[in-house]
Amino acid sequence: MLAIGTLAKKTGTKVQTIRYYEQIGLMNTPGRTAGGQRRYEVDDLDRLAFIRHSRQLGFSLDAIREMLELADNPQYPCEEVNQIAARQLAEVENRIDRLMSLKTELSRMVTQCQGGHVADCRVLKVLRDHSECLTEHGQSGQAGFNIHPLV
Amino acid sequence: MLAIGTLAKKTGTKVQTIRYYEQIGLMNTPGRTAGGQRRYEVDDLDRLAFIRHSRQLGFSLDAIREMLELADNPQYPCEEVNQIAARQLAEVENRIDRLMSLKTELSRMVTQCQGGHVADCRVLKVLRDHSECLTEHGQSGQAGFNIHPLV
DNA sequence: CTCATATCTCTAGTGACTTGAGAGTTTAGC
DNA sequence: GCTAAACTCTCAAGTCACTAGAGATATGAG
Repeated sequence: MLAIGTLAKKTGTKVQTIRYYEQIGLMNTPGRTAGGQRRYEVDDLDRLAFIRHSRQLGFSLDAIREMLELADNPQYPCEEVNQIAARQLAEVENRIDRLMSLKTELSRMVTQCQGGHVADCRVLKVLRDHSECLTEHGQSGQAGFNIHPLV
Repeated sequence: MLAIGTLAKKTGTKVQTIRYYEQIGLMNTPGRTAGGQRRYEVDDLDRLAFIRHSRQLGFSLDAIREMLELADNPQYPCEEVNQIAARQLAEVENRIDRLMSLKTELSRMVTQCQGGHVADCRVLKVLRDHSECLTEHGQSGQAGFNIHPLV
């Protein structure tokens, strides 16, 4: 008997996102009030918590869908779920490595720029000229690694 | 006198991406051959290299646009560029922290799941039940941090 | 001149949502 | 019971940074 907003609050999800999950078949279609509003069971809360938590861990919706399917059929071997998690772990480690390199480089850039004009700004120099770069970005444009906007 | 494919190869960019950058006004509109093909100068190569390198460091296209504008006016103070980079650095650090938490949890999940069926798989339990989670994800759903798909 | 390769434009698709408009529903207080 | 605020509904479109594909045209080496 939970309204969508309650579900949203309890899981830190936006209402629209929950409807989106329903739309793409990740969440089951809930019951409705006479007036047409969604009303959820505690099971739905669990499922959404699972989804959100998995998302926070970096799983894609496809991976989550896969895991939910496995979870819905408890006779499946644990092995498969574990493989998904292991694959995920490797990716996380990879991503951490890359970010550490970026951090090194950005720190260096930021600390070296003390006042002055853009004309002789270290940040721009480093960005303009790859050779000033300490870290390697050899495999640029490779599949599987998306560049994510931060600023 | 560089064709778009050459530019693409030299910077590790896809041809379509270069045209996209032109379309959104990040790259200048290049000259054309009689037959209508784009021909670039070395300046364009530099600019593209700057863009790609910045992207690899995680700057958004908007931030890059901002920096390019500053760079085009060398009398501006360096301070602004530096602030962009500093902001970027903070984000990278934040992201690393989060990923480290994920790594901890995933490692724990993976090592604790040894065979058996999904019914008693730790991975699913941990993902379903936030309380089993060692790390904190209190500020879930917050703006400014996108969850990125890995699997 | 031929022909493989490169390039052209244009449209649509990706993932994981987010935003907004405009209308209807529920609920708390009186 | 009534009203007003808060919540919810559907549907469409927008976001970011590309990526993919179709079908037509251009270029350059031999």
